[in-house]
Amino acid sequence: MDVVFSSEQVACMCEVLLQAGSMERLTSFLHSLAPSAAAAAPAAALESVLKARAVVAFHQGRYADLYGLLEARPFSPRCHALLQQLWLRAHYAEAERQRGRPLGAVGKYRVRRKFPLPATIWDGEQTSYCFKEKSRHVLREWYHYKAYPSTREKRELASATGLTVTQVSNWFKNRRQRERSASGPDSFYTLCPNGGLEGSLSDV
DNA sequence: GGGGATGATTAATA
DNA sequence: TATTAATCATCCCC
Repeated sequence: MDVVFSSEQVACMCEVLLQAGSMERLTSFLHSLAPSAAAAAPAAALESVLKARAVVAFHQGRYADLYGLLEARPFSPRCHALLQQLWLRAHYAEAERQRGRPLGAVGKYRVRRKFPLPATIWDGEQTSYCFKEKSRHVLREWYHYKAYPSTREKRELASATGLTVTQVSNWFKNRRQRERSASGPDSFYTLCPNGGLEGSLSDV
């Protein structure tokens, strides 16, 4: 006789099998579900099923299905990291198959540029290099105010920017290093009288 | 905890 | 696609 699961139980099974990495069991479990069963489930439960379907599609190399699943509806931020990995790894795999050789760092970078993450698995925040533009703005403003923040200030900056204290320290260190190498003995700034650089350095 | 050198990645441009 | 510049990370030294 058939076993009937509630949508929460189905979601829970998906999560457990995903955690365990048992692809075969996950595949057959998903296969056993009626195609429409998940549709009526609460959003949170539906998300677990869709995530599981995406992982299975990836492992089976059904990349078109994977892309369709990822683009079909927005996912909550807690699964973004995993789904982004699937998106990128699938595109890398396709590019490698097409080229017949593994991609290097630059090749992967080009793939990322060519196939940007869909808004459904991304928070939409603009990033530049690794940091978000908003964080970089906060750090730049602070640097104008003070190039050597204290430990406590670094902690505050870290929580304000969502970065780690080490990243904040590295950022200031790199910024100072660039500033020094850019401003040789004949630099514009050393020649500039009264240090009137650029507008008000205001607040913070 | 900072400086200097340098590696790795990202971004722009030829 | 290759090259170059910008950015972030890491190592070593002080």
